Amino acid sequence: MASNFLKGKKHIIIYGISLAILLVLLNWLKLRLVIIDHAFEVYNGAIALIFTGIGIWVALKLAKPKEKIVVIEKEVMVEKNVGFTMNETELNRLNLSKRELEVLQLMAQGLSNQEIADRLFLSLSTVKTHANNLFDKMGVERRTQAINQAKQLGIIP
Amino acid sequence: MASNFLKGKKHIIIYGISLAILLVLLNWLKLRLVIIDHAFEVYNGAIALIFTGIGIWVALKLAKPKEKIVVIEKEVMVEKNVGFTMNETELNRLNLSKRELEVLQLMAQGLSNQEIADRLFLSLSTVKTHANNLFDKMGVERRTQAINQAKQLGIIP
DNA sequence: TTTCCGTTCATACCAAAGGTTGATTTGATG
DNA sequence: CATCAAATCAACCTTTGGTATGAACGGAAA
Repeated sequence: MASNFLKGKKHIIIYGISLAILLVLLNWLKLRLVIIDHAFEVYNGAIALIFTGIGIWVALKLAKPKEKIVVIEKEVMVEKNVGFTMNETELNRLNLSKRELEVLQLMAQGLSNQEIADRLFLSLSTVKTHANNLFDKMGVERRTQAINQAKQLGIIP
Repeated sequence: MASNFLKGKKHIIIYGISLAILLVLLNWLKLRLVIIDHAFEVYNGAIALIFTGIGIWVALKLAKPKEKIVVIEKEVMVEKNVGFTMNETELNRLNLSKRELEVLQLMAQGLSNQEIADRLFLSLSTVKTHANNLFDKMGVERRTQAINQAKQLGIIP
């Protein structure tokens, strides 16, 4: 029994000490009230009250607090294009090849054909070819138009 | 005292009834154990245990549940360009003139210098001048860079 | 009034972009 | 294997864009 008590938590130890003190107190009460009429009942009532209090105290200390979950919905504004998702439909419609798309994306960032060629390890000629092919597919005549249309179609952020 | 008990809640009444039953039980126990050695201590221990249990029970029943507030964030999509508001701060910083801004906006729509000239009833030379001035002010070298930067700064939809 | 800035335009030159044709290689597809 | 699309590059040419310089005009500020 003693080992069990020692194994418990701090609360259990405190409870044990309190119990000991109370038992002493009760013993004293017993001696004091032994000559009084109905002393036995008064004594039992005191014990009942005190231990009820102890029980309440122990319960409040040890019991997991009941949780009442209050749900508050909070609306958060999110910009639609924060996570840019490519418009696959339009992209497929245009039928751009991998390289053409890459060139288009770099164009939109303001790079010149020569810079795009350097970036993709291509010759200027190749970039021009890709550019012209994608202009044809998009039905435009200038890179600025291609950029403008690509942004509106959601092909580019 | 009795009126106080009646004023309470259902739990209090149940507690009262339990108490009465227990008192009867205890009285019976007292009669049974009165002949046993240390009957008094056993009896008191029983009372202590029982009322501790009652206290715990009462505490658990009556304890106010702690409120746990859970905030659920609900995402609301907002179209990026539904209400385009020009970034006045950046616009002032760049110190673009009226004409330069007009040229920039038409550039962003994919128009050539000649088309811009026709649209604004200007000569090609004038458009070129405005273009170069705004390139200087924006610190760029190509129209595509100007467009890209202007969009990022929120000067253009 | 003078000065400054924006606007307008011209000329000239060079760089970049755009367009065309043709050729080669490579990987996938039937 | 034959074929086709994608990708690569070259050569050539035209158009457009960008830079530099200069000049004229008008309005606003010093």
